[in-house]
Amino acid sequence: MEYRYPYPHPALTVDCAVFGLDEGRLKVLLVERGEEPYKGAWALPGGFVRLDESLEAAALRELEEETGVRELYLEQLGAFGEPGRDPRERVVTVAYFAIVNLFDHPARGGSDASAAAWFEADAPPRLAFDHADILAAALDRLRGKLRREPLAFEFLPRAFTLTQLQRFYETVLGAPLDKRNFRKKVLSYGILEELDEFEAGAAHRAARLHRFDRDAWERLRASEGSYSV
Amino acid sequence: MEYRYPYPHPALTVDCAVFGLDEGRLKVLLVERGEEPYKGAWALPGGFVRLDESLEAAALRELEEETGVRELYLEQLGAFGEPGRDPRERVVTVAYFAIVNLFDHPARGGSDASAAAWFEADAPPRLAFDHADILAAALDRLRGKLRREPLAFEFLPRAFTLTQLQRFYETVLGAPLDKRNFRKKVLSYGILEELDEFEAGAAHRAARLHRFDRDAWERLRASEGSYSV
DNA sequence: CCAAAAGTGTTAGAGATACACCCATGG
DNA sequence: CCATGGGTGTATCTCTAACACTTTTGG
Repeated sequence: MEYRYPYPHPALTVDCAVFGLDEGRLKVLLVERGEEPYKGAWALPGGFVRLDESLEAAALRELEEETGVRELYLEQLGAFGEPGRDPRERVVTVAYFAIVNLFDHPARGGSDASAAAWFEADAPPRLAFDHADILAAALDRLRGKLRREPLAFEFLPRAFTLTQLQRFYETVLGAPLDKRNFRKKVLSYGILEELDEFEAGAAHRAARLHRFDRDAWERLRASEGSYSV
Repeated sequence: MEYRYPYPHPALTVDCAVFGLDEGRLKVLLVERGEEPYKGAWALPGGFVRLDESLEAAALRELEEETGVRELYLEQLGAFGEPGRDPRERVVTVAYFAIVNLFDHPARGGSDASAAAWFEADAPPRLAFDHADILAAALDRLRGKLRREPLAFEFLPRAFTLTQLQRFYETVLGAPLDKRNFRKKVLSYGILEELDEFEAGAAHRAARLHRFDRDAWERLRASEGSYSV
């Protein structure tokens, strides 16, 4: 491919809003920029797209390079391309929205040389470029999807208690839920498998552990079933 | 702005899936390509983004240039950027999803020199590039949003009968609706204004006309109210 | 035995669904 | 007067929301 269309070619990046649950709080993963512009500022992890890789592949590559994160839920959020969002030249970014499971893949502050850290998703530091807008859009999307799709299980350990699940929804959606109604509803979908294992080391009655049954969810969604918290 | 980041710069386009209601059918607006690649094939209207205009402005400009369409509902669908989606060079496109009101702005087959035409949204001709994928994604989005947001009024004339509204939903969602329940529900939101005008020239009892009250909808949505068909 | 969280059912109300007939108009 | 679509109400059912006490365990 040598041909180039006779039109301006902007730079193209991907940026990822990566969410995780840490100490019961919703966190977002940020990196400290090592280069101008915005050197030293916190930003969403991301970088330039190579010509031979898909947008999603670029997002995964950048995430692994900058933060060591490998297995995650990833979905495109949209393109952000206001002229002037980068002071140097026109840069259009394709934003992704991601979830890492910090139980399976414990947080590491960063990898390689770059500094990466987890921040409260609702109270991030001042961000480079228009990343505050992107983060806000990602949070909106996250909250919207959580209500209607079983994304919560991307955040939780493979085996979890119903109380853990409830706390998660309460934290992220910011509203208390009724314990009995919550359990009734969430069990009614038949997408949770009751394990014969119990919470360990609690100073009170041990709670039964459950596992998300992805096949059951696929069957449910295939039969037009819905999920809603 | 002279600086260019030392990374590859792909070409950037916008493409629009423009929907409209014509003769009671959901249609999509396509243009015939006058240039290679895919010369002569049908494609979503779109084109290259200028360096000094926003993505949305580019979408609006291309729509007006290619099809004469000016007033419309426009929302970003997402970026499509598989390597190889354009045979000549790497081209990333930002897809938009749009609705034109063909009652207010009657269909014109095209403007200027380019040939534009409306096709059945569910049975489009073979499309250039990956435009079939984009159209499919846009249709999914349209059907999803129609159920939960009052987008139907973007398609209908300013003053419409409840039967027209019901037919629209039935056509687009592909399922019959109960007349009494439909009316009860749609009126219950309080976002329709009953006019003192009636359908003209029908060979039967004339139906009362209604108008979408956007302010009432804004108030409803501000108070956490929902809309669902 | 005390503190802490787990676990469990019932009732009332709201919203969704199913369903059939008379009315007004134009031709 | 007839054909065509306009317009209306009720009964049932399902889903949601409110609500409090007993059980288990570890310390």
